[in-house]
Amino acid sequence: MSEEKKSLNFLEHIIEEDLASGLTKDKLRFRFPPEPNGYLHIGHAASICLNFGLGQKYNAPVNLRFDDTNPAKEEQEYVDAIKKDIKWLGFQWDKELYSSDYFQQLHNWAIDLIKKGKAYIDNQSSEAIAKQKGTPTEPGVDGPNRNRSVEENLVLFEKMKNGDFEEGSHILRAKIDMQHVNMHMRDPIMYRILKKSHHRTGDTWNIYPMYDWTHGESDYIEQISHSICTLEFKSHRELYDWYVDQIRDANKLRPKQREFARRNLSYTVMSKRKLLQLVEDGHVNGWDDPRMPTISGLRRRGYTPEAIVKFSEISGVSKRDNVTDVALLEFCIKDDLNKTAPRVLAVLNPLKVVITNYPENKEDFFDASYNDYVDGFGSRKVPFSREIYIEKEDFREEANKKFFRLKLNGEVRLKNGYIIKANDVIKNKQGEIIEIHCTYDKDSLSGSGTEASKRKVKGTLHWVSVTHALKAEVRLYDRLFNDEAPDSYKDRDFKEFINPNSLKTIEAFVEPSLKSVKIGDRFQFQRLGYFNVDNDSKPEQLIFNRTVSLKDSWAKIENKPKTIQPDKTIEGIMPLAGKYLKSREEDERLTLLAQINKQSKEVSSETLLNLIKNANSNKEYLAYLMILNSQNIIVDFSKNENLEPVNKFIGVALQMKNSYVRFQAVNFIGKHLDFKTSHEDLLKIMSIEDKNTHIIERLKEF
RNA sequence: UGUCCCAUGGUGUAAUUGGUAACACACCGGUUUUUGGUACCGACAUUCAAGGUUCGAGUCCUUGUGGGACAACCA
Repeated sequence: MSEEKKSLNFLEHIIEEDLASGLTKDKLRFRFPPEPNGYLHIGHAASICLNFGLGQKYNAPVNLRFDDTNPAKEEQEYVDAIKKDIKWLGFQWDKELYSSDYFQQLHNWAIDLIKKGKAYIDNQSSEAIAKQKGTPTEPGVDGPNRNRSVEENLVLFEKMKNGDFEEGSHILRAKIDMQHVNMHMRDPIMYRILKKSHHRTGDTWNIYPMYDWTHGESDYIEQISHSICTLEFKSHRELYDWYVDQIRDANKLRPKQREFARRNLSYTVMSKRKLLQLVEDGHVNGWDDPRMPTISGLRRRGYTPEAIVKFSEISGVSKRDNVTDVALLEFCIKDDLNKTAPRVLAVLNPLKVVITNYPENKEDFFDASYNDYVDGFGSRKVPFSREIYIEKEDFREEANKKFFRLKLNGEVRLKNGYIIKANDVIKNKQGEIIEIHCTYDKDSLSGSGTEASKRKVKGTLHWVSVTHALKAEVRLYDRLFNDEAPDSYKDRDFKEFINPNSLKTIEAFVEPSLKSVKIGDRFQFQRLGYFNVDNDSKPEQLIFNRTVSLKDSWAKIENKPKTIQPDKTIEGIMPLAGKYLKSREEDERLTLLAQINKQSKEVSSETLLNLIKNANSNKEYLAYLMILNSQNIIVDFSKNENLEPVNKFIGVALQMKNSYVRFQAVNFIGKHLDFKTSHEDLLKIMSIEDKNTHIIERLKEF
């Protein structure tokens, strides 16, 4: 069959170009180079899928190379975890290698550089060195040790190696150009003294090579054709090339570093440092906590490797900053599990239902397929008896006709079972519903083929038999952070946005067929979501994690704010705001502003308040702020319940990237000084640091 | 005050290298349904701005605007 035409990403374009201009396919070789100082996360998965994906596409080998040049931070534990994660994702590396394998070679090359007068020993303090280095805008100056003789350098380097010097006292630097525009070229450090035991080389070395000196040379040794890393290494490329060129044999391949944007996910953080903080401060229960964006966390949560690989594929790769919606990741796992997970019955929030016309000691076993729509899943028997549990949310005494579930005097089908009708509600002294009395239609058994069994009722509920059900612990997870990009604020700590309710543990009832589940097994709990068996689960104490819930259209219908009527006035303003956002022309903006102000007259404050609560794009924020700012609209701030949403809205707006939005937010506070106090600190910082001069000017006015 | 990178719907990516904006997710509307799931159908952007080159520009040039990276004996 002809291959489906797939568009290439920019890295594949580069490779295709290299291939077209003479590089032969057998020269292609890639590598994945983690530092073993932490656990892999979903961002690394992107890099893994990229490198190994390239390997698969071009049938080229991919090395796994641990970048272990800093013994202070690296441990064997991490090496093992990383290997496990890569294998789990389904990738096979060609060679398992370590930068530390090259310590001797690197050392030899360093001596060559010294001999060529291209490296020297510096024994100044780190402060002095930093000072001489200059800043991105000012050139550096040569230090006093720059012209030390080759002989002396060799002696000193030998002494460094032998451990004759203290940590921090001496370094080996490349001699390049202290005035270079690129900071990394201003005599970068090649070796530092570290009297630490290395997880592989033990105490053999007292000096360790730096990243830049190691990475390019390692790529060269392994003859990696394309060394792919993240964008922040872009400015290291010049140094990478310089180092490789110092030692390179003209007949051998010169590796090529290229950079892509790291993948960010909404509602989480993705740096090892921050993840480590979450673990150490006890906000989560370890690196493999199911709420963590680590590979091990996702695995424990119930994610499949297929879903993660798919996510990486459809996310793509580019050179621009990004925040990918977690909804995309969730889609990938739902899509996978929808095709593979057997469906079973479980009740998370039980309400007892008594079938009054069903004999007390009788039981029935219904045939229940693990998947009604796809063959090959098999089936099991589910027990039915006089008393069952249904979900509390599935019953209401009174409800409108949009509510398809059980209501008093209403009918509903029990999945795989009978149609039942609610006749009575039993309440306790507090007036809470504790039991429902129903009658069942004897002829309506699912699959029995009778007329009654074919009757259509609007709702179908999941349920379990009280006497047969198994108790199980179920862990319900929510996003770890309340904010879309918790680490994007300059002056706020990401931990401020931690969602205090990200884990809810409940006791639930599951159908008896789940008695013999194994750790890691995945199921769909019908109508609820996908769940897997947690590592802590035991046959006598079952524990399930909710991997992801099913799409809940009912919640949407129910929570839909009824007060928002489609408002034509707002609709007219939105495109104007969009144009305003894009316009850079003062006159045009003024015209647009006038139009918006004019139209704002007709917007009711009630509509506006509702919209404010759900605002989530630059355009929306801008439009609502402009409406708020037009003198024609008066929002009722005297009501307390209005204050908080507006305040929150302003708080977010003040920190948005778009300067128009920030300006309008500042402007709003200027007009309504009551709101100033809650944002005082932020405003103070903005009045000094904000990049937009209009904002600073406006801030001076109040 | 420097150098470099980036800019396509709400989000993430495409666009046969200059030929008339595509895919996925999200959202909204609908059909089917013994899961308010799934599946299916439909709606949703003229590509940051201005100018230039061209028969033709998301793509090339210029200027501007906005965002990001770079001053660890970390990687």
